[in-house]
Amino acid sequence: MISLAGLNPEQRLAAETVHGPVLILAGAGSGKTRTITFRIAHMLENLGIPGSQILAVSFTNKAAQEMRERVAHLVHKDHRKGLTLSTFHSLGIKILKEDLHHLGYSPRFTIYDTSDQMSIIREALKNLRAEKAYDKSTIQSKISWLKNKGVSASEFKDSPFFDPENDYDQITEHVFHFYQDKLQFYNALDFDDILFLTVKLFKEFPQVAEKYSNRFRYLMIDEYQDTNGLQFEFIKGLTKTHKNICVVGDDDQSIYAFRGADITNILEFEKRYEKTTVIKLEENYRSYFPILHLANEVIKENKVRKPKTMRTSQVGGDKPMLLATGDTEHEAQVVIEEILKLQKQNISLSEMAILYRSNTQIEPFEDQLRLAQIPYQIIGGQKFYEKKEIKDLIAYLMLILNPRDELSLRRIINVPQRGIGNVGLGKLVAQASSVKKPLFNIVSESSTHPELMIFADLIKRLRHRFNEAPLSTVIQELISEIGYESYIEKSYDNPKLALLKKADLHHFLSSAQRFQDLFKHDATLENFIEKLLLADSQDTKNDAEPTKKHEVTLMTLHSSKGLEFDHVFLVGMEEEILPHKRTIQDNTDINEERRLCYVGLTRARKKLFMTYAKERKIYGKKIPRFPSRFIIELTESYISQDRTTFNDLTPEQAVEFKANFFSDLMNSLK
DNA sequence: GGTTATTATTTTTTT
DNA sequence: AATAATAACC
Repeated sequence: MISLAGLNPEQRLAAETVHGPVLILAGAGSGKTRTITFRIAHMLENLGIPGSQILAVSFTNKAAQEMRERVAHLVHKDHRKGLTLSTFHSLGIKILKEDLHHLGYSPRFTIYDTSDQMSIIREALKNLRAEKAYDKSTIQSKISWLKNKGVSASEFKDSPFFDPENDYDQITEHVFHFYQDKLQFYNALDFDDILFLTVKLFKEFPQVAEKYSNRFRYLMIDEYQDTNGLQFEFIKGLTKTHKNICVVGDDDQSIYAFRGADITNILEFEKRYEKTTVIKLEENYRSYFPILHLANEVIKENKVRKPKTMRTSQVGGDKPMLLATGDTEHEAQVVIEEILKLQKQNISLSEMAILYRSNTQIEPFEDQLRLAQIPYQIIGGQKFYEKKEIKDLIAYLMLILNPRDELSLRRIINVPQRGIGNVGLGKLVAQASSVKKPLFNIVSESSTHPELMIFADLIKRLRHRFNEAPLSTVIQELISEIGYESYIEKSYDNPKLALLKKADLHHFLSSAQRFQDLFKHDATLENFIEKLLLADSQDTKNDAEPTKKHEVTLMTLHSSKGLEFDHVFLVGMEEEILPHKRTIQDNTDINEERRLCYVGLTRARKKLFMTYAKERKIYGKKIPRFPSRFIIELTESYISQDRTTFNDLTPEQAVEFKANFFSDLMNSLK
């Protein structure tokens, strides 16, 4: 028996209301994850609902993993068997692998990322002789946007989103068709297709939707404010045969509109599902009062929101600080001073985070942390698999899995060199398309080119090897058979760089090793690649190294959603950073920036520092900067300090004094 | 036609 | 500041 006595009355109601639609409006720090975890535990242990009937969808893999661990803590192993905790994308893939054949794809599909999308669009534009005149990424985002609105290539022209007067719409129409045909021919999906095709499958084959709806009798969707129209259709399919759907979200934390998140999903939920039980969690268990107070003041200014005020019982605590600093280097130094001070009070680095609006702000912080020899960990940024060498290897692996994956084949056909240049490849591609056969067939039959036959044989041979031997063993075989290490040595004049690249290969290998240790007989090549491609910003860059403790965490405000830290540094609290320049210029919804600010502020439990630089180098020019409009008027809610001045010193002298103080402080720690 | 000098342009957030 | 695009040059 699981006791729900540890929950407050609202949380408890949320955990106990298991049947019918439930909307939980859970403010920041209101014990949302705890509530969901207990709700699942209650269903499993107290109501005897089998785990296989319960599905909880969260926003990131990390969140799903955390929930898994917390449920494991509460519920006996036998009782949580078959429980599905997943993200939309990995759930979509699971469904597609089982049922995509209905739509004429093979289940061995490849997933293409944005750079793959770009190269198909480039090709399409080339064919239309319009390469120069149009911007690839504009077209890419339009296609993505359309898919997230549920519009296919053939529907675009007759949709309300098509403007015949608009050149871009005209060209996008052509490219969209070309792009989608290619993807289907390559047996490949892009990120949006994962959701788009699942929804299409549900609509065209209602029995498939019913199958899953019957399988998952109890649904829970976390971070519901960040779902888009397509995801709503997805949910609709899953609730075809019942209405046991519980969504959890906070309209104040909606920060993914740029990616198609549709706030009406949460605002209209009660209209779409009749007899919804609405539960509000307004008690904040995370932050000390002064932090929450500032956050409330900031978000209050948003006019379009469900009005609410978070309460806290965490009395005491210091007012947040706003620190004015000189340039960006000085901003980083000031943050590190504070980190060192906290460290002297025996506070662990793992309880500190530096949050920023955009990845471009990282550099000075990274430099200064290195200088001060403070261990740190950057979440997000360039993903591990996006590195050139790793992408090459993955291309080999994807080709091994899916011989129709032409993009991967073209990427690696001459890597390492096999004496086939652009011209030779072009001939093969032309030949393939004239006989309407996959390129790989042409390559493996091209008796004129012995090296290509050897290559094709290798691919075929390794395909079998992956069924016989462990993942990392075969990947190692692949690397040595193609001579990839010596290829790297040849490609980089700089031996240090070559060494670094080779280290990446070893990271890749040990990450495969770790994967197979973790998943045992489920550690198939297919699952491994899927995991790599669906890695999200909260996944650590390479999971070969388990997350170390005692590191400062650096990440964007977007990545920080759902996390919390005792001590938070919200840096770059400036106009044109937060709110971002682009949002001001484009006159788009500035409220989303304000919500982003709110998310950042509410990550802090005990202490909150905000910093801004008075001067920032932009495109090589020094530009004067001003504090963010979001906090400028709220002077009662925080303490302002100008760190560029000190006692009677001039700002210049003060900067020098600070520099000395900083180095003294560091010396004293040695 | 291919190399070099000059000038324009750039950075949002991500599954 | 760094890089891509364009112009000027041989």
